[in-house]
Amino acid sequence: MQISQEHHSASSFAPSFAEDPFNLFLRSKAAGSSQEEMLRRNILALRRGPMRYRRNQVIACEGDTTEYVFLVVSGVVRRCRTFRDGTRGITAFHLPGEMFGWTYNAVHALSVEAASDAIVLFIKRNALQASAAQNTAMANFLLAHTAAELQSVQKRSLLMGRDAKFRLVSFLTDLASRMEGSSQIELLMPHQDIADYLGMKIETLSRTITGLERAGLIARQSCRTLVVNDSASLAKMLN
Amino acid sequence: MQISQEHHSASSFAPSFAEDPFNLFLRSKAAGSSQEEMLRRNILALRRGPMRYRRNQVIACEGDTTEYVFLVVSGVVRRCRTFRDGTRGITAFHLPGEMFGWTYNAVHALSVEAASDAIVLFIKRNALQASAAQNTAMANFLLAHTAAELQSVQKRSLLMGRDAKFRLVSFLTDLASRMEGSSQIELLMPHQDIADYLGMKIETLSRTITGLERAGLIARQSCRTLVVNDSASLAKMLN
DNA sequence: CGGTATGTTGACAGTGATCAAGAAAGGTGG
DNA sequence: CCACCTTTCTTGATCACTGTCAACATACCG
Repeated sequence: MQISQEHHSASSFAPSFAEDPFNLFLRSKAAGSSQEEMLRRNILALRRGPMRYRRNQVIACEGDTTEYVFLVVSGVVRRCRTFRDGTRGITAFHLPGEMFGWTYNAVHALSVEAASDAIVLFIKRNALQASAAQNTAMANFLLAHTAAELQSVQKRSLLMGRDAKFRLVSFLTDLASRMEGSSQIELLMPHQDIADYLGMKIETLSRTITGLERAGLIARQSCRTLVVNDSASLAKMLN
Repeated sequence: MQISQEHHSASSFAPSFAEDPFNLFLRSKAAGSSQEEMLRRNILALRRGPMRYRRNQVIACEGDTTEYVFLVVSGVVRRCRTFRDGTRGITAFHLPGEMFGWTYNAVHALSVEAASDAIVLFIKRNALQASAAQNTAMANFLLAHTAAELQSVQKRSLLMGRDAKFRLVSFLTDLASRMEGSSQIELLMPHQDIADYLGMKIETLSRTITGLERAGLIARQSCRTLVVNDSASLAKMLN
């Protein structure tokens, strides 16, 4: 893991700070009890950072010791693995307010990288673990969090067996729901990242988007901004 | 969920009972501390069953309330979901000694079915949850268990992006390691289940096996028993 | 000993990958 | 602000892998 404070000119970078990391994390995951809020404060008390990263910078490398758990403040973070043949797989994108990287393994199985310019908080894993060992509420908080992540990965592993159109629609609706968006979907990461996440090539991704557009389900406002025209039909495709 | 004690003639069914569920669960997951053993005993104290199921019987249905967590005593259990178009996806196979189904959701997202004749124990979810709320050790035990499952599903979701040969080899080596087998791999479930798990058609599965056989990497002893001839080459294919 | 369920193989079709070219977007320096 | 360059995205033509349809083989069961 490399923690190196870097300075950027960062014109499009500054707005990120408008959001207070505390509030972001406290707010995330739908309100919750006051006890849960206390736990989130406990977790944030253990933080290091925030650290800034530019797109494509490595936050933690596959094989690094698992010293920290991560909390996204702004931007998008990807978890990925590159195979010998050069193929890359992305298992997840993490948005602001999301915590990830909890494990009992000594080393990371996946790299953690900035998919866009991003700001990330670090939380000492063994501090969390020590807290969980003493504090039942903290252990249960982590348990609930891990169970939720497990469920979303299970859902994803089912998706990966299906065709390109299905996978794309699923990705778009998921992204839209996580970003509380209107009918407008901002793709915050390059097509290459989305393609690697969905297990297809960027050409196929592009063509599949074009297909949905021709079918009148979505429209391209720009290549990074899509507009949903027929959310009912999209939803119906998913099951 | 249907818990109906059924009677079978069960000639090939009897041997399952040779294994004591207590010992199976206690033994599983690599020894562990004496405290961990105590936790496992606590969990087993909450059990219902054992229940017997014949191949393809439904143990819990997608949409059922999540009253129970499951523990496989003998046989193989699959977790799956069938889509509107008739396609079926299998997210996991569970072998004897494995516990699964922990969640905070009110209903199961996946069906649980017997992939072979199987014996399963049931554990009241809210009893476990109550125990975890009071007992830090129990909460941490469940946390560790869930984190391990998360990791294996993440690994799987990376696999699904790759080609049929890669997925098959990965499945075979994984199965071999989980069954502490020699070079002989027993496929305990029908090809259809394996194909659905790997996101391919049974014809493709069959052809891919034949491909590995022609390459001299494995041999077919019977259609349910494979022998690994060149484990080094197989391992090398995986990365 | 038939009958059903399961597994194997072949021929062909379709989806998505590959190779290649061009278009659009973003960043930099003049 | 524009020209230029690089990166990212789109589209077309072709190819490979996997799916589909069909026939046959094998195992399992009563």
